[in-house]
Amino acid sequence: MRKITKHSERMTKKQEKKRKAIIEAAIETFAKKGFHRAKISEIAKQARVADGTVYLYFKNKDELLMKAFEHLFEDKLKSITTRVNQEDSPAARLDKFFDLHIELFTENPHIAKFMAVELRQSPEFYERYPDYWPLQGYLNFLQKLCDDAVEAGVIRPMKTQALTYIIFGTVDFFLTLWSIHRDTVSLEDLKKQAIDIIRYGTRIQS
Amino acid sequence: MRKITKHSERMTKKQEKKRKAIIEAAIETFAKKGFHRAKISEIAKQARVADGTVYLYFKNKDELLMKAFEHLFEDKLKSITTRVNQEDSPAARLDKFFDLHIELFTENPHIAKFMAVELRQSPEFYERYPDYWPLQGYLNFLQKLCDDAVEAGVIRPMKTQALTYIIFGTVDFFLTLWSIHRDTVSLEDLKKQAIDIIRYGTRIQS
DNA sequence: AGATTGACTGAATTGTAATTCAGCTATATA
DNA sequence: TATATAGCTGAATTACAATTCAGTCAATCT
Repeated sequence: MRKITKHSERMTKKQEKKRKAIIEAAIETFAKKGFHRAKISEIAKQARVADGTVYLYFKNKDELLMKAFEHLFEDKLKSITTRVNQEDSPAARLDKFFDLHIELFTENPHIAKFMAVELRQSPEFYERYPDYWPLQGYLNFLQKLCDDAVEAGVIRPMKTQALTYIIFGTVDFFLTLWSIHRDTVSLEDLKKQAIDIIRYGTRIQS
Repeated sequence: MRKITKHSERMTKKQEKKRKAIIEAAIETFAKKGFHRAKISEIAKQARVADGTVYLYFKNKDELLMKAFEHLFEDKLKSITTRVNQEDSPAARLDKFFDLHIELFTENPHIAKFMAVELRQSPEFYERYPDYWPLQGYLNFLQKLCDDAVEAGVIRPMKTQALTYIIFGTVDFFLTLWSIHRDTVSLEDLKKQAIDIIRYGTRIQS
């Protein structure tokens, strides 16, 4: 397969833009159709490139999916971590995390769908790409927030891994339901309840 | 398409058995490969029937997936509800629910994988089959448990919908991680922590 | 301007697997 | 036992879509 940028080794602005267009078209299309029903031709069309061009930028469809996740986490979710870190107390950071995480998905429904659906690939997929688990960094960040909160005495001592999974799992399930049954679920409402329960469940004084 | 049991309108024992064999082969194969990579021919082989036979029992692959979920919920998860209802206090019923739900998946890893991965179909899939949401009955049951617990004064008054989603979402995320990274997650451990946090978070006295 | 080279195009190729269906088999019926 | 029927089979058909690649285009160099 021919590669782009054989000489320069660095992509031009134009190419970066094209690559990004393909990835963003991919996220939208995967979100709408699901990985397997999404056609490369459809992604290419949406990105305004030829089918073949996709293969100049990505080895195959699998890689496109993985790079799309990578892009998401670098581009969008990293900004969450930045903004969370601006809060000055551990408790405020945890709250902020909830807010921003849900805000991101509320404002970009197709990203929510993409995450909810495409994170779950078959066990075989994960076997084929053992290093592929795009959530790890994000979960680590969340767990760090929890650890800090314990350290600071804001929440009672506990194994924070479970708490991390409760928080992420809860939000993930909300978003899954919401992306399937948009109308019958009020995210804002649920969020309040969930924060409340988790806050009660983790605070020092019983 | 020809239909079976044109006259009798009721399946024979033999046919019921064959239908069940196909569904169970489907669950295992979907769990291992994921819906789209699972081949009908593979399912047929595992069920010891011819490829064409699958189509005498199910309209197409989509329907096979949906009926497989239906079967799961009727056959397995119904037994959970029965056993949960044997407990005599609302609090005990909630605890029992956790236990049995996780036990089911620990003892049948392929069911866990199937649930974790195949529940998430693309939005388009859910649009095509608007009545398909196999979890509903199960979520209703769980919410009923929560409502009873509130009613009985075991947990503090709250909108139980959020609690339901927290519980289910948490367990679902545990199982997802566990089915992907079997080794690095101890379900038993996580379960204890999660129950603890949720119990703290919902109890009357603060 | 002409030549060279890297990038792009999209029709053709290729591979895969869902679905069909013409015939076969087992069972029931007369 | 012969005949009819329901159910089953699996090779052939069909549909689909990932990937390739021969040809075109556009930018850069001489």
